[in-house]
Amino acid sequence: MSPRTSTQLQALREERSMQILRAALKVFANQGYNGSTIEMIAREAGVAKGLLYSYFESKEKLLESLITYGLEKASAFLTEPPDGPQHTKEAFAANLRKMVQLFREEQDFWRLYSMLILQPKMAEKFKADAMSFLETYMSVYGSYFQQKQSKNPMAEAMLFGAVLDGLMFDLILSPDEYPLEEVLDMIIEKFA
Amino acid sequence: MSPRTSTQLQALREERSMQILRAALKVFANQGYNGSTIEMIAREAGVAKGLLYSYFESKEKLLESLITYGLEKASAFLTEPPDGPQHTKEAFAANLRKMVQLFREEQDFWRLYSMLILQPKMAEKFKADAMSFLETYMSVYGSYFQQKQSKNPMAEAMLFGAVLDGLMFDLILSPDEYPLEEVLDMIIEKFA
DNA sequence: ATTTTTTGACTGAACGTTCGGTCAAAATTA
DNA sequence: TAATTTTGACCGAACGTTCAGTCAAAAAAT
Repeated sequence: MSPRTSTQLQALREERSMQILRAALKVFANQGYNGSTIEMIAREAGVAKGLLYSYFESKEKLLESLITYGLEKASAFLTEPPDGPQHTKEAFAANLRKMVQLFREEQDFWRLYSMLILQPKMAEKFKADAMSFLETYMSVYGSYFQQKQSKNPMAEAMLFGAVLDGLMFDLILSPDEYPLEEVLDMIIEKFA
Repeated sequence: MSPRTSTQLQALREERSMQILRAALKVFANQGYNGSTIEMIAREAGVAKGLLYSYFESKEKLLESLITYGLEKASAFLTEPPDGPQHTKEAFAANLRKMVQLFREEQDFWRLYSMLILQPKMAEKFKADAMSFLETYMSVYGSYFQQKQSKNPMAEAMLFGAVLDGLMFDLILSPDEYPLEEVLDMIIEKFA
């Protein structure tokens, strides 16, 4: 029998696991997956490198856990129930700000995710998780462009998607100087 | 005296150099810089790996040559003199198509470049080349949004930049299904 | 005392880079 | 022209280093 209760044990392991995931995210995002070593991640987490292997079975599985967890967290954030009428200009603006907030709170994650999906082999690996998140995203924005007056709702939705992706990209490249508020107003003016 | 004339040698070396650069671009773009091996690049180029070191002094310098060359080529493409009036809606549309063409002709390069600038260390390394290209880009688009009627020309220019970045990103992720023509029309409708 | 967690020295495979040797082709010689 | 010399592009085995992953033993927890 175990000297500790299994629930206590589970909580401890959960916390260590998160500590390692946080460290891995930071290192992977800054050095890239192949440029990161297990040693770097262990040092960042403040533990010995052998310990990582009692929480994740390999470097590759560690990355997979990180991405799956990150996309699930993002989906959960997006599906928080909206607190007002939908399909209005105000709801559009609120959703837009929510997307930006989602991104800014998890910059490192989106930076890493962007790096990975640019490589075919990695994109393949995360296809399922990515599709799942895309569905969540579409449930937030999909209907907006359908009910809105537009010559070509599908093209407008695609373009808006590109705007979000490009905005994310540009915010990564110059997070401090970027005139975010003005650009958001411009997006609302053109798309809402 | 040299057994072969120096001009012949130079031409040979020039061709080999390009052959290696092409192979390196393909491998780097698909596997990422750290995920690529000199062996892979040599195999792709159809030469022995030792030969790479008589053309480029290291893996790192090979990458630097690749990026510098690619950005210079892109700048040259953009600075081809325009053949009509500027600042018109038609000129805007023509320039937009030129940007898309520039991207599609060098997809692998932009994919690699995007992956790299997401990593701080790499972004630092290519800062000078990137700034130089950005200036060329601004000379094509900068004045358009200034002379155009707009509540906030700077914000509109930034947003348009994000559109181009996001469009590039999305075209990388699904190059075949993407409804490019319809989205381009939508961009012209909203920005020209 | 017993069980679990943590450590870091260790291993072998894989990597970037080096280097002695080979060879086709150009220059030279006769 | 035919034989000889000279060149440097090219090859790939070998070297030192780095790294993911292992494991025996120490530390911690109760």
